[in-house]
Amino acid sequence: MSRAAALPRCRRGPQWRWNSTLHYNGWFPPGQEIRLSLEQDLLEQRLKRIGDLKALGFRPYGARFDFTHTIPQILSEYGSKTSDQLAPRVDVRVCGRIQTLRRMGKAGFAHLAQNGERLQIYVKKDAVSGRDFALYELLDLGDIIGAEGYLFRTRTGELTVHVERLEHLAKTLLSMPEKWHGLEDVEMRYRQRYLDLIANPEVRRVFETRGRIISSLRRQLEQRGFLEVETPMMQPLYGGAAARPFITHHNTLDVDLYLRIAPELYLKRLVVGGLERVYEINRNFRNEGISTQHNPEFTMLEFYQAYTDYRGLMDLSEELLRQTALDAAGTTVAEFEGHRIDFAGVRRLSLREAVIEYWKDGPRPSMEQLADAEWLKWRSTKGTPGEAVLDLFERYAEAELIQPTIIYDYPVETSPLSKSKPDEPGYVERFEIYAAGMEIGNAYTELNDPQEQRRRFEMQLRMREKGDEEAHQMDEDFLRALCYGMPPTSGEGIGIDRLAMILTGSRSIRDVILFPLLRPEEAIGLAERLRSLDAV
RNA sequence: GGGCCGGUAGCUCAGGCGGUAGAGCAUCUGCCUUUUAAGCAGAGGGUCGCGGGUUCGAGUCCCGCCCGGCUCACCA
Repeated sequence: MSRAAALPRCRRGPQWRWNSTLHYNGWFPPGQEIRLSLEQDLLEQRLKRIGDLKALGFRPYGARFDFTHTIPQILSEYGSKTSDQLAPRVDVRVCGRIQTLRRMGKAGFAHLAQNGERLQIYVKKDAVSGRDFALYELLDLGDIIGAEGYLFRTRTGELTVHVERLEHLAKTLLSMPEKWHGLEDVEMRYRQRYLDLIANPEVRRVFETRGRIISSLRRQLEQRGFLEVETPMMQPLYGGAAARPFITHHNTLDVDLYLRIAPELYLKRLVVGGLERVYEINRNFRNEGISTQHNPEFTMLEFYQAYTDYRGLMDLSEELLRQTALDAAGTTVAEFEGHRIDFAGVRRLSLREAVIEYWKDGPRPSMEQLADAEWLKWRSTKGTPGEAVLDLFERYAEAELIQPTIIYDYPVETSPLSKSKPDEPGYVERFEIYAAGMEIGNAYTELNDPQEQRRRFEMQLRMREKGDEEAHQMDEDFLRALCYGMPPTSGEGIGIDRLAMILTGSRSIRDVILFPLLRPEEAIGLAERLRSLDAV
């Protein structure tokens, strides 16, 4: 059993029947005592408590609650006020989830959590009605309640609500993670992210930062006149990247479709149609391995700007990254795996310069050697000189690119959609952005000559025939669009998940994706147990 | 897919060379009207991931499998 199953699995078979009492039906030796699991006991207790709440006239799953402040608002408004400054009394109505509970007989304290912050409340028997005090005595860690009262400071100085009325808003039936260590089990954190969010405040911060990254990019692109669009996720032909796709099926049309590996070819069709600055922030799906840097579905920003080239996008990228870091993290410097990664500026060097600079295998090669097919053959198993140079880059340089770096000018063989350099047909006007040793962006001057695009597709088809499963397919509809004329254009993709990793200091991509793909969990058996307790 | 590490109470974790499973938090009972990892006294709670094997005896040793993490390969 995986540790993620928060509940012990239901025991199946005729000898067991979950109920308020355990029924013995002849499968166990007579007289043998069989104990209920704790979770079962707990469920039963909590469901009984719901009955008690109802008897007091409370709704166990509550109703609308009109609060005067959120907890963060109270903390920012009154967090630094002294006792004297809280007089005359400040009345508040607040709500949140109970995160700590300290009962002391006829009084007690609790912390309510809301929006990632917590506020203490104090419930004293003399200060509330008998009904509300009875409710207080029925509260469990994790319940969601509303409280009305006035602010004061306790003897130890903590800002606290002196409660005069309580409201019950939602009951928790299962026990909360441990209060001191939080939820540590990685698998459970991913599968039951809501528990992770409840128990580990820093997780909320990560996803708040991720949200700010995306809104910052949207705002910056919109300020520059880019239009946000959405293009198909289900595509009859997949393209725009080198990757294996997921396949799905549409019943009525009776066609197989691919989940997109990139939106590129559709966005360029839009540029043909006159949407000169477009962008899309959305999911791509690649049927490849899973690692700390790869999730099968991941979020990309992809944008296209007509009438510029890859040099123009280098400048734009540098500005976008700097401002995104500032908006998301408040500083251009990110702490990642012991490195201080500074997005204030982006270094630029060509792919071949990077191979030379980071060469680790004897004397550094020369530019001439990197252009020499014979020389390359001895140093890489790849089939073409261009692929060999890229191979050398990935082996020697990629992991060394810790500070944000633009690597430019790529071999044509590995870039079927990019425009060639006018003076060097074996290379294309393409760059990738690296940081923390990861590729976080990829951009190029778009190939807009349909004849050349046709030849590139045919080159890819030949690679595919040689067994390269990821080589690009022929896309005639896209070729047709280019035949109507696409302005000189440059486009770029930025991996949002990886950028979020760097800006939040997360070592695994799963820590910046709320629900990363995991193998499905086995049956939990909760419905059956709830059913067995339904009459309680 | 390969290598390494892990899975023990609801949660966080101990369990030396194989000898009938422990702690803290949480839960339950009692006490406690400014506590804060509240406290005090007591109680309950375990198919030790699953299945085989070795053994008089397995949480512990061996084999297979499941789930997860890291890493390599692939990929962005």
